[in-house]
Amino acid sequence: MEKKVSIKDIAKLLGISISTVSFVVNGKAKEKRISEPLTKKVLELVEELGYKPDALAKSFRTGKTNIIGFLVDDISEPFFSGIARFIDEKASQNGYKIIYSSTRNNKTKAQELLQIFQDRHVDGYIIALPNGLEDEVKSLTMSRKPVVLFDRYFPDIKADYVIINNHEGTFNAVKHLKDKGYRNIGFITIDTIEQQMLDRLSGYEDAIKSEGLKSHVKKLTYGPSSELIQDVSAFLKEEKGLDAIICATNYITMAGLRAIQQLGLKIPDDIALLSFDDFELLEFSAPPITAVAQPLEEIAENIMNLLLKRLNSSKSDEEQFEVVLPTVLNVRSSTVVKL
Amino acid sequence: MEKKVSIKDIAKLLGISISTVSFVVNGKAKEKRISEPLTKKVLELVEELGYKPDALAKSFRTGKTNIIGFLVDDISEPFFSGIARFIDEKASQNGYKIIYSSTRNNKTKAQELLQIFQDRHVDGYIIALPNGLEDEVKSLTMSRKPVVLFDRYFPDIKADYVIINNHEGTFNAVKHLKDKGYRNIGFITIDTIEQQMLDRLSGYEDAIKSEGLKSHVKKLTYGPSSELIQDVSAFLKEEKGLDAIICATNYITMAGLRAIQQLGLKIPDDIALLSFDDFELLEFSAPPITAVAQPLEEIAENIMNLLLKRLNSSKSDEEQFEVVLPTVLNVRSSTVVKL
DNA sequence: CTGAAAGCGCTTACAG
DNA sequence: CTGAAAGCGCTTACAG
Repeated sequence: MEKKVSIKDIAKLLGISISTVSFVVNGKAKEKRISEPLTKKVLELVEELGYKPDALAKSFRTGKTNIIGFLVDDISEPFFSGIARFIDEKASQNGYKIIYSSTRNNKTKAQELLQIFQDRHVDGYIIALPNGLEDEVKSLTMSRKPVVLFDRYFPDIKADYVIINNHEGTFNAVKHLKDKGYRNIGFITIDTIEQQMLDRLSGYEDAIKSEGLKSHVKKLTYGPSSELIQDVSAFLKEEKGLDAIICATNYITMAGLRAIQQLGLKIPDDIALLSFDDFELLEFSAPPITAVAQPLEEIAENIMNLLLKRLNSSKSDEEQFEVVLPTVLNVRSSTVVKL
Repeated sequence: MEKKVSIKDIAKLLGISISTVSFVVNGKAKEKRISEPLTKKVLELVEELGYKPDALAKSFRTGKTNIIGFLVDDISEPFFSGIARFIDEKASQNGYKIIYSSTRNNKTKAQELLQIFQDRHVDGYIIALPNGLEDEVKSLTMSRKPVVLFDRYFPDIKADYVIINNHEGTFNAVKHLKDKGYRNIGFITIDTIEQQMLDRLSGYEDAIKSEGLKSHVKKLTYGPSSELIQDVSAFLKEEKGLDAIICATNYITMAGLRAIQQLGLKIPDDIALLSFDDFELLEFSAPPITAVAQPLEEIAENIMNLLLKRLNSSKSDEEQFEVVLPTVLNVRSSTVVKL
């Protein structure tokens, strides 16, 4: 291990000042009107010695860490880890790295984690707003660090958002089922005020209305999966006439699958099943389950593009960006033609 | 936003030197023999003004970033994202943060990523050794930064390891199947020299021998899943007598499920299925699939404990630690009694 | 028991 | 066109 070469070494070897080296290395040779030959000499020596500016010193001096904080409920959830992967790729390409944390539905912990990000001088934040953290995130958006929110929409917080078109997602799901011959389409969601869930519900109801069908909605109370399964079972038994159901989130789909299994029903012969949110299990299920998919890579790309734009613009733009991405309906055998 | 208070502010307000403040803040008051009353005064003012040492300045000065680099094939794989979650929790508790990257099976990229970690002065590394990166990681272990490897074992690299007992995992799987009445147990693996796969194979073969059964091994060539499915199909057709198969990795299990489905076989009546590596899908499959599970939290915990031990011991211990954790067999209906 | 000072490796206004 | 110097906020040997 040779010792790390510093800007001083370069300057000394060439008999010039460190300012000059710094300018050249940072590509400001032209701007600072350093002569061509000197610039070249510096660059050659830099190359030869493999000099790299020390990231720590630079961060300390400039206050920029090139680190972005990524805060979600649980990094091990497929949706979030998928986003994490793409975000890292895009960030790495642009010289940034991601530090992440999972709030695990714990408000105090979430506050601490946000504080840690601040203490570490992250340059920006990517957050799927955790429950109860509205105030903290709101005040964060007031600070000078860019914040991009995704997944959850919260009208009170003015910030950059990347979300999907939930309304359209369920709307199209209903239309798909209608096209395939289903007439009694149920919708199972969770009793909540989260905006994305409300949008999914209204997408369902608008489609039901415009297709001239009858609405069958079940709002579950969030709880352990055994209870969810029971509640779905009860709903299916009550509403005998249903020939299709749409489950509004991945865990409701899980409960739905279990309930259908327990009741001894066949998909899609007895009942069709459609999931909001797509994940590997659905593709390998027997039969494979039709799902409304969120475009992970596009979401990640849009998040990073927004963030990079903010990071690179000195003046804090007042304009607020909201990117709404379309969902994709992955049609599989759980919703084949019913005739 | 008030301006950040620095160590200077504290010192000036109290009319003392910054050295004294620094010592007190870093808990060296006793050691440096600062008087009780002064120590108390300092701590009170620190509390009152909410002074926190600037992490950046500290890192710059000490060379310690309290950041750990986490390098895996793909952070969005359930196994790795699960580890990522637990590692972050443990790390955060100890004042460390994780930056991660996915190598995505790309050697050049992996080298770059390792370089980025170095440039950013991470304090330590957690790595699931990517293919072809043996030399780089080897030389990394020679450096003074602690490195903990996990998941993959590579005998040539002397480092701290946290791995699971693969041999025992398949050994017990075979015994379980024998107990349940299966006699013609096949093993489907991949043709590779990766140590963990070899261990799984030898675990199978040792158990087959000790149980007095006949060995049926298929080594697939790694390729797109459609090919894997075909090859598994072919194997099942060839070996008509099989009443159970063990799939050596999660993606082979996927291929196995598909192949069994395509051949119109019933689990477990026609054939029992057992997966090495457990994941959500298996639990929700119809029927649920028995699996050898890797204890995620324990793995993460052991990784962090090893790393923290290294980080806190000044002298670089020559001793090398290898933690081998037992697997857990999650018995489900895919391997019920055959009578 | 406490303080004055060097220095970590950079960037950047200022001077010439 | 180039250099001397301040300073970012800390830690830590050294001095008294």
